[in-house]
Amino acid sequence: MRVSLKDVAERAGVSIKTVSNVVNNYPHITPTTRAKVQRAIDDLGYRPNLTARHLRKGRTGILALAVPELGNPYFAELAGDVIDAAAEHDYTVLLDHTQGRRERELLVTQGFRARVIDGLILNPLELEPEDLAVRTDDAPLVLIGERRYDLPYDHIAIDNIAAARAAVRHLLDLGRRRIAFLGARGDRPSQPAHLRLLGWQAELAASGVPADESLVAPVEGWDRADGAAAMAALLDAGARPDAVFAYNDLIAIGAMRAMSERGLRVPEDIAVVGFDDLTEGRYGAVTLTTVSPDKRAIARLAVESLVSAIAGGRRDEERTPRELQPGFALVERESTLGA
Amino acid sequence: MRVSLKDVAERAGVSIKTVSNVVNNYPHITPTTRAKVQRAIDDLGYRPNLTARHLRKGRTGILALAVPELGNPYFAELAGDVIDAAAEHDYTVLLDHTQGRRERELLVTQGFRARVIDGLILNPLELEPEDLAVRTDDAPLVLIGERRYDLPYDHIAIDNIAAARAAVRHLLDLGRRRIAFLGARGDRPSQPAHLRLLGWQAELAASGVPADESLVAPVEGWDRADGAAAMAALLDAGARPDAVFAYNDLIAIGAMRAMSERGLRVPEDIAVVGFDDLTEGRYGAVTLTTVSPDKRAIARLAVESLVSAIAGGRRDEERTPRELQPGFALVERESTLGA
DNA sequence: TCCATCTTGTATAACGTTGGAAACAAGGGC
DNA sequence: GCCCTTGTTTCCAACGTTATACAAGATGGA
Repeated sequence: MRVSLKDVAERAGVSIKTVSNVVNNYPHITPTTRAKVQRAIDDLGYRPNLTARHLRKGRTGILALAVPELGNPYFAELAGDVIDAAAEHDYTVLLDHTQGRRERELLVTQGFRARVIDGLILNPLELEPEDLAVRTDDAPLVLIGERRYDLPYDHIAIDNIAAARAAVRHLLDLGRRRIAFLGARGDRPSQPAHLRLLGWQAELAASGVPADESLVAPVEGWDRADGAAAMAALLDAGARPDAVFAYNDLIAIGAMRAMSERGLRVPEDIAVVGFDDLTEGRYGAVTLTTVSPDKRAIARLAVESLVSAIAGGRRDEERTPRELQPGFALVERESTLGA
Repeated sequence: MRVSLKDVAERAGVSIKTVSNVVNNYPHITPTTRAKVQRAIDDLGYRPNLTARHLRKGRTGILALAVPELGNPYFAELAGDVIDAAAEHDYTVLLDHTQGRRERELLVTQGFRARVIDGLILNPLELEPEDLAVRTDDAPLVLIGERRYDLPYDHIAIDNIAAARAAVRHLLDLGRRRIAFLGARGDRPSQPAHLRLLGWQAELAASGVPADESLVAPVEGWDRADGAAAMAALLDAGARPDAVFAYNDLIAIGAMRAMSERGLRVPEDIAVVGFDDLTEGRYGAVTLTTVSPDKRAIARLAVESLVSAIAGGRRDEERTPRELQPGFALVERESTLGA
């Protein structure tokens, strides 16, 4: 049986509002009254009904986080960090995954959870700027991830181009010259938003190394199997890379598996650098050199941005969108060891 | 500006309830009225306020899932499946992680999200039966995971003893006799609920192979690092296993890393079987033989159990708790290849 | 002693929705 | 032409909470 303020009020012999005042630590209450009410609360085991409170207050205390795929450890770890960051602001997190499908991403931004969340953190993959431009839901939105949209929403992501350049630089410093890029988008190879590919091109150009397009391998998806398939295709096509820069760690791990099946050694024959710094990359037979984004900072910034937007109650048009860039680090491990 | 039923009603020139009826597909409405109202809804971009609806209906449409750690891919993948299963029943999922700490698990069961969720799926690690016995929150609860509590809550888990026995059987069939168990609880080595250890003992006993307690290695936690440390400790102590059955895949992966650092070959020197069937296990230099629980089924059963408990509105005492056992399969890969 | 002020508690009205009962038309049988 | 049925719409109350406005009681100064 649920017990409400009314029940407590009857038992304590005071009004409903007085009980509410006690619950909310309203200042002007005599110790006597407070004790009496508290007693009734304890006796009955009263717990506030958040739904009602939220209806009244207009906020729910719930944030939504929508990532492409929880099966990808990067997003799972990020989700954990977001939950922790949200908890610090007394928010809880509703989690959803879009499977990187445009219609699901669209659904999420249009607020199919309408009115039950106070704000949304979204990591889009396929969503187009025009999809976001027509957004009607009024819950604040914060974007995370590689893609940039010139829209009035805060965006949190590391400097992907700089990070990619650092990875390629590292491979160049090892003396490698035929550096493959694993993880171009098959459908839109020249996707301008593909910052990591741009970084690869930029760093090669800066070093005077020709960017051999035959070393750019498209992928179907972003998982290990896709990396293995892409690497196999690259090798079958006769490309002879001496290094691989993969879009993410999963692709790198899949690629290393494909290499080992063909008897290629890492890093002797092919050095490998990934992206994301998954724990998984630290425990393979060959540990993986990778770009390590500051996930904790990404989570924290996203939550803070959202919380302040909610508190401010500003509407999208009135906001000056911010581009927030947490740090990253290149973590060197066995897959690029030695010269 | 938020638009409510009232705004729509005014614009359409009908009563609030009529608009509500249209929104909820109430049968007795003339096409004319419906069209008129629909028009107003579209014009104003009305979206129902779920908080208010839920207050009125007494349900929120939100389920909570509390797992130990999202960084563990098993739980991340399971969470994804739960989200999908919940979506089929029009529920969304609030996710939390307890970090396997008793007080956080306790907090979750006591409903610190009071009244905002309709039900809870919990995977406890440290929680004791007496913690659950004094639970006061009245939201339905479903338990998943290895531990069993004799309490009036549905419990969903594969037959851990049978699964462990199958894994050990497989190793015995390969001719291995010194089979280590990696993943005993350091603090409570004889924990009776540690079903996988019991399975290890049972299968060895059934085959007349002595269960050498020096081959049982405790772990600090359940991640890769813990597996690596446990394996290192085992080897340093002079144990010479010819096979390892690990509590889970992460521990197995960590153990394999420790072996490779010592020049031990898998499966030639030591065969390895894990538990969970993580995707990660399919992409190492040596792919991992593992017990594969039917995660999809676990998620489905947990959600169905919860949804029916919510719909039934039965109180805990009145329910006959069920023990549901989804299937599992032993997936053989390279880590136990050959004889 | 009296009024002004401060403190403490209460009554009422929302927040946005839906369930149930009541009201209102329109159509059919007598 | 009247009543009854059927179908459609409206009215009212309620879910549990908090904000606002106000009343009552206590305190203090002149």
